[in-house]
Amino acid sequence: MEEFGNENGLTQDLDSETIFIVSQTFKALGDPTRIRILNLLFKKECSVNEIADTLDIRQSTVSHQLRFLKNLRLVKYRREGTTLYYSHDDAHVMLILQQMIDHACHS
Amino acid sequence: MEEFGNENGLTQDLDSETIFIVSQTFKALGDPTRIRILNLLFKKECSVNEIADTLDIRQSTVSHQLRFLKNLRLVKYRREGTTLYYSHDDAHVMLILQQMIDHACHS
DNA sequence: TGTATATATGTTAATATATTCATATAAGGA
DNA sequence: TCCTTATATGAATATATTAACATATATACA
Repeated sequence: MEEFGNENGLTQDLDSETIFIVSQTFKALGDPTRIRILNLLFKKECSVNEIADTLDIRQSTVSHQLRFLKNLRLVKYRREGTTLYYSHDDAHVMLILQQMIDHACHS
Repeated sequence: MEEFGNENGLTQDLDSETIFIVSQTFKALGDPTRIRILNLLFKKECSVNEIADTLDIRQSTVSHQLRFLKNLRLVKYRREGTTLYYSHDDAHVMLILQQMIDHACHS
């Protein structure tokens, strides 16, 4: 045991609330569109239309997905006039995303 | 930049194949049943029926989900008579799972 | 107040997913 | 070979998800 260390992690039984949060968060990362959005927001803060234009996704789709990510506190925004600038809001999850990307690139 | 380092990770544009692999892998982790199975397999190698009994999930459901995880090379098995013993097969993904569990426990 | 722009929301349709039941396969032993 | 046990598979159903369209809301400004 302890192959990966233990900080109340896999070596312990999981309560249903933890399982729910973990699966919800992974589900958020389990969609190509959301990965592209988060990858963009990793590089820089963006308005909704910037995201839509850059990634060639419809504005309403971007807005729906941003709401999804916002509910999980993975992104946040600030307002400037009528424009909302979104940025990532969970460094740990972004680190996990990067690890998985590295993992995919190396295998 | 470089807040999280860079090993061809988030600071670079992603090709569609990488996005696909990453999203597929996260999708595998984005389901409560699969998280419970992987969490169990982290602790020890298990037969299909052991998994089903321990987690109170039907045998066919476990088998379907194991096939899913097997296709992504997240689990493997060895045969002993009629019994198949499954175990995890991707230490890096297991590490990522544990990180997310820790993250959920601490927030 | 009216108009333009940026974003959010409601609804719908297509597709994907998860689980269940029933059954098939595969291995071992009598 | 027949029977038992362990696992896999196919089909069906219920549910979830995604993206699109149309429209609503909100802010700024003339």
